[in-house]
Amino acid sequence: MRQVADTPSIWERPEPPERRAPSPLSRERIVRAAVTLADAEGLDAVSLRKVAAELDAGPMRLYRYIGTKDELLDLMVDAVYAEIPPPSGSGWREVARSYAHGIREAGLRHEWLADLLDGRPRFGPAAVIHAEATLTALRAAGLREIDTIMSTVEVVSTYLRGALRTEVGERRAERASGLDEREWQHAMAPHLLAMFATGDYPMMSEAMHDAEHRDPTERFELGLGYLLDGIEQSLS
Amino acid sequence: MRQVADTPSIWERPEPPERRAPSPLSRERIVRAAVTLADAEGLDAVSLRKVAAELDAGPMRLYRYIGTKDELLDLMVDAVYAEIPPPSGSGWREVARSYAHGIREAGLRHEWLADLLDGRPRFGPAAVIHAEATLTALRAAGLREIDTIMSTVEVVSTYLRGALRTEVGERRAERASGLDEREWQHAMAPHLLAMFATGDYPMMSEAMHDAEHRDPTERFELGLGYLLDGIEQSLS
DNA sequence: ACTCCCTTCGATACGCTGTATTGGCAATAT
DNA sequence: ATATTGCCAATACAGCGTATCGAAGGGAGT
Repeated sequence: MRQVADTPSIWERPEPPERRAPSPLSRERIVRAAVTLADAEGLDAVSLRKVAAELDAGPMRLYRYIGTKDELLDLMVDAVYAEIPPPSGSGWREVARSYAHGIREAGLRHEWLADLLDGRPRFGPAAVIHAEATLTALRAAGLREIDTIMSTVEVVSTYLRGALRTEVGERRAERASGLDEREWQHAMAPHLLAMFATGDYPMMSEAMHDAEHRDPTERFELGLGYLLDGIEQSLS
Repeated sequence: MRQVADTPSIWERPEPPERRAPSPLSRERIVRAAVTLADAEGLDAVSLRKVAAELDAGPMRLYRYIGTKDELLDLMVDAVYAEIPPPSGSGWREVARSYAHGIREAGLRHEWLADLLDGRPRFGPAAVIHAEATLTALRAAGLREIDTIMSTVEVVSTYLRGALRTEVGERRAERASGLDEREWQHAMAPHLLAMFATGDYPMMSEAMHDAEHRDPTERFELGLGYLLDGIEQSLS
């Protein structure tokens, strides 16, 4: 009955003790440095070399604390989960909103998060604590059955992650071009106008000219509201 | 009234003509090779060197057809849009479902798509055609106002992209470990059981043991249903 | 107290990436 | 026939993750 994985995951492997005390390195310090770097310069800037340099160490030194770069990324995600307050609220809708907002805000604080949240749940310690708190709050707020609770979380989290990627993607594009969305549409104008001039795309034209321009938060809230309405309807 | 961007985007730049005929390279052939490679070995395997090698060319030769690797990725996305059938259906719900399914299936056929769909709409020719068809079909199916139509598309697409990432992420993890989800949970067992043994995570335990196991398509459908119900409710 | 060993660190190195640069060649224009 | 243009391949550079390895150092055994 072999259950132990061939290589134990980062969550199981204990942090190696410090022997001498020349420079007090630790997993936590490494992760903090990586997060800071990612916040400041983007995920692409997080290289083992740069993280190590930030800590006055050679790149290879990090390999005593992390097994691989991917593990470092996992640890970064868990570090963000540790920042997110447990969802709260009196009704289940409030709790679900609180859950969504907590993660969304973390994702806007750390724009690289959306790139690392690929769906499969992370079982880092902070993520587990956050998940437990979420489920508990939902039950306490009135959702009885575990299936209902799980469906709600899954669906909200799915929408959430999509929205986060949209939003972060827009921010990045804006920053890259120094233009906000309206300006960016104008920059695209030569190409788009040419298409629209053909008259082949009347709906796109109408959308671009007449559609209401909602800010990201409004859009997020709107979709989340639809989702919760749909779930509520399924409860009765 | 300067509207022309400093560097014209790939959509505007004409494909260079072939002069001599030593090896008939073209933007389309390059993109096809890249897509094939990405399908077979993942997006990380798409390097200009490998794509070029596939076409019996040196890496730098590609730069006559694409300005940068990112442009190649944009072209790949547009190539996928070209595969997606225009949404159809008699009611707007059907059309919305058709829209979602079309993109979802493309995303499952080309698992790298989810990584490139970051939110900001791509204005490649195929993407524009697909978008126009989507909006048109929704109006024809009964949604009158452009704002309603746009909100519906935005919200569904947001959910869709989140779901696609989840699903693709799971597939990748399974393939990487050779385990399906249930087995994977068992592989995680040492770590998870240790956590659960503390009794600190009763909800997580319950979820893992008692919650219904839905397959990805069911889950997708469930969430999409909630969303459409919520939208429908807002129409009245 | 001395020696041995085992751990850990830094340096080096490999194979890979995207792409800037450069030099030569071949086809076209005069 | 000559001048010019434009393209392609080769080379080069800076960066990446990480495998390997020699040296150094502290802890343990005698």
